[in-house]
Amino acid sequence: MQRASIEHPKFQSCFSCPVGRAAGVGQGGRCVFVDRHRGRSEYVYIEGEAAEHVWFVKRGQVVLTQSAGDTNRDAGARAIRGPGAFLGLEALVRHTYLDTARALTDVTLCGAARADVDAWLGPSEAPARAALQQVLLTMCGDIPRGASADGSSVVRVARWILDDSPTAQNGGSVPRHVVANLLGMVPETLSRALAQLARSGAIQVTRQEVKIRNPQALRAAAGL
Amino acid sequence: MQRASIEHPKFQSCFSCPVGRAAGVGQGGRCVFVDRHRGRSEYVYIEGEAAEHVWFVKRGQVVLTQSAGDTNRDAGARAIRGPGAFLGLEALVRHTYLDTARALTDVTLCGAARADVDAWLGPSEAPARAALQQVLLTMCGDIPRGASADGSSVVRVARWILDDSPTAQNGGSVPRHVVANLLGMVPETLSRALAQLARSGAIQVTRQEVKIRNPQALRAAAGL
DNA sequence: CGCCCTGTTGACAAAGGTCAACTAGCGTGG
DNA sequence: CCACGCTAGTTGACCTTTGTCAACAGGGCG
Repeated sequence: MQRASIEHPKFQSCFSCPVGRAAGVGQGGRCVFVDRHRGRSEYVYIEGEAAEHVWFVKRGQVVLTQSAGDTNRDAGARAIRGPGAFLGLEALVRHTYLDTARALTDVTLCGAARADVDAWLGPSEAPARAALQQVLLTMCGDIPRGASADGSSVVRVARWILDDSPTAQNGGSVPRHVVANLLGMVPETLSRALAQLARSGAIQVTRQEVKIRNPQALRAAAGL
Repeated sequence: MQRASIEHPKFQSCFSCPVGRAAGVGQGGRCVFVDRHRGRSEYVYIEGEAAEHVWFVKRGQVVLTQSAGDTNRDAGARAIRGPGAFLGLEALVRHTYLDTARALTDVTLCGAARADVDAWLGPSEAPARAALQQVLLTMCGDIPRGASADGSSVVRVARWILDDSPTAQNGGSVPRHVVANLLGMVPETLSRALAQLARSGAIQVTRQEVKIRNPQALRAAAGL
């Protein structure tokens, strides 16, 4: 919206690019990232694909989407990334991409293979590295939950039970109204959704715990 | 839900804690983080407060909420953080906390002042540091948008116009159906919301651009 | 033992999604 | 250069889903 009046940073040269500078370009360093272009509405990477590359946006806009099983091409848009942002950093902590990145305009990207980025970032025991790792892990953990913003209440609830029970994220007792909030609904709705899943036999529910009865059915209810 | 069956990591000692190890505890290093405790439902920090400390969770669960003007104590729960996660990292890139952190159980946290964390992380030109910085900035940019998952469609739209126009996030032309998706609504609803804001005189809208007419009214419509 | 807090259930209202028809703007090809 | 057709966006009618309000019930704690 609103035709651009503000000039965006563009990082056309590695000398002005933060990544280039951090790599020491100009002081004999060489940047592991190399320029690539993508035309409007071309894909940078696709959700679920092996995460082999990390990208840095120099120019243009990229939209991040999560299908969540949806067929609609841009259902589940999650964020827009412009110049200066990294894309696909999840490559550093997992093996597949969490979302799909598609060019919204013509874009200039800098890409690098996971191993090269890894080397560029320096020793993995370094504090900054450890912190980065931790932040990325947290981010990856949050994103699926964010995705659950779409879909009906039962779908969201089913999905939540499914990916929360393995990680046992909640040390046993996250109060139900907090859960409801986390899922973007009101406690009453959570209660109803649980009741419905229970009626279908997928789960068994009491006031203080939820037990999975029929994982198959639960997955089906989650639309997976 | 589901009484804990899986044992959570606890990082009781600095020797086993990733942060402690990255600080070189055991090899003569000293960790800048120091232990603190919080009882169930005590606050760690509050949204909007000066961001002076960064925390690391060693034991227990913390819930992150964003009021978004809401008075309800746990409306707008955003995420749950368990052992191994950092809290309040936004201190590294901004001056106030973006959300409120409240203990969900009794927790053990390690806290450190911003400056100490900064020193601990090492030279700011280091690649890992630059990447961390970038990721944090991106995160901080995304969070407000995520918050907008709550509220009526006009509120969300008003909020979006408001915080998107300064950053001019969209280089001029993010297609409207993408925006709609980003805001978690269907294009028709975005259209209606825009129409309503236009009717109230807050904005002026054509098929390809949105102009702010009356910032005052727009802010009011956004509930700010 | 009784109170209080948290969660459950029901009835109702309202917000938003769906489907369908229509229009503006833009690109393409004659 | 104009006309056609396509895509994105808009508007209306309708219906489903979810939030709201209120009454109620199970469990834990004093």
